[in-house]
Amino acid sequence: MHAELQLDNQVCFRLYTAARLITQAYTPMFNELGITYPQYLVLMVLWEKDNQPVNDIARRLLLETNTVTPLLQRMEKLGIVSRKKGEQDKRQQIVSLTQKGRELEEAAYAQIPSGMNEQLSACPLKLEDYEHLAQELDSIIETLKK
Amino acid sequence: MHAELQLDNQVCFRLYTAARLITQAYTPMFNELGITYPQYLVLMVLWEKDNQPVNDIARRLLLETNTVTPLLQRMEKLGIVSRKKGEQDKRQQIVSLTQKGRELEEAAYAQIPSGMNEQLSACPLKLEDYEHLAQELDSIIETLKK
DNA sequence: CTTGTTTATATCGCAAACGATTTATTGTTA
DNA sequence: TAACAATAAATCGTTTGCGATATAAACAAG
Repeated sequence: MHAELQLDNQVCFRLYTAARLITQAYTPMFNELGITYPQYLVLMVLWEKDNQPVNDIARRLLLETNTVTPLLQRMEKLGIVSRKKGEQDKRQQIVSLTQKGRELEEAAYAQIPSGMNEQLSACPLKLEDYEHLAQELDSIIETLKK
Repeated sequence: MHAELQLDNQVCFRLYTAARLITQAYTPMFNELGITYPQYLVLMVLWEKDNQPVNDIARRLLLETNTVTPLLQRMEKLGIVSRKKGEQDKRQQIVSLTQKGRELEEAAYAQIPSGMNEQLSACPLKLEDYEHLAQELDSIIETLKK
């Protein structure tokens, strides 16, 4: 019986579980908007700066293009983004928000942050704990990303 | 431009990313053992206590049986667990380690914890930071699990 | 006892993730 | 400029994760 191999001693398992439960907590809110959590992440990238090639979006989210491309294809089918071939570099696909995609920003602003706060209202963590958590996660992310 | 909707302000995105990068860091080690991270989680549950029904394993991992059942079917095909119908309760499937599944414990003990330490050796977090992180994640998990 | 309800798994379909490979375009260099 | 290397996306196959549903066994009432 190796203590290192026990679930309760694993930060990694907690990370894996917390991430899943957060996504689950988001899900009903995203259902109302007709999107998913990863689609929301793409939208946040585009709300910050519109008309980006697939690669830039993928890099921002630390995802591979083979994850992002199908994601964008589904989002295009939903009518929230459009894609057109790059003019300077014809290998690129430039992804842009549609009117519907832009409108989702206000709807998300009205629902998502407050909804998540509500879900976590029973959580004893304080603002400074979340900031601390964010810093620790950033250390791990910075270390592991290539 | 709503600050709440910016990626950099999202603890949730960090959680999602850190969990993914941790899994990626594990992957080459698990490849050598011929398993995956979720399969490793199941093994940890069984190493702790063998011969458990699907439900107990799922509850321990905070997963649904519709995730765990196919996982176990793949693990059975790999020859690391076996399943047999419960004797008292014939609805249950009792999951047991095979010889091969038991042997994986030593191999995992020799490779996984040290391998993960190595991957994270460049990470500035100290032992107490990881403990703190674990506590914060537990708060979130406790709040969000049903 | 039998009818209805809960419980334990399993099945199905879809969206992610991601390794591996492919295709088209651009860049480089001999 | 012709051949080769690097880059941007896309495609393919597999494993997860999960909502919804199905199936079988156990349980509870009437």
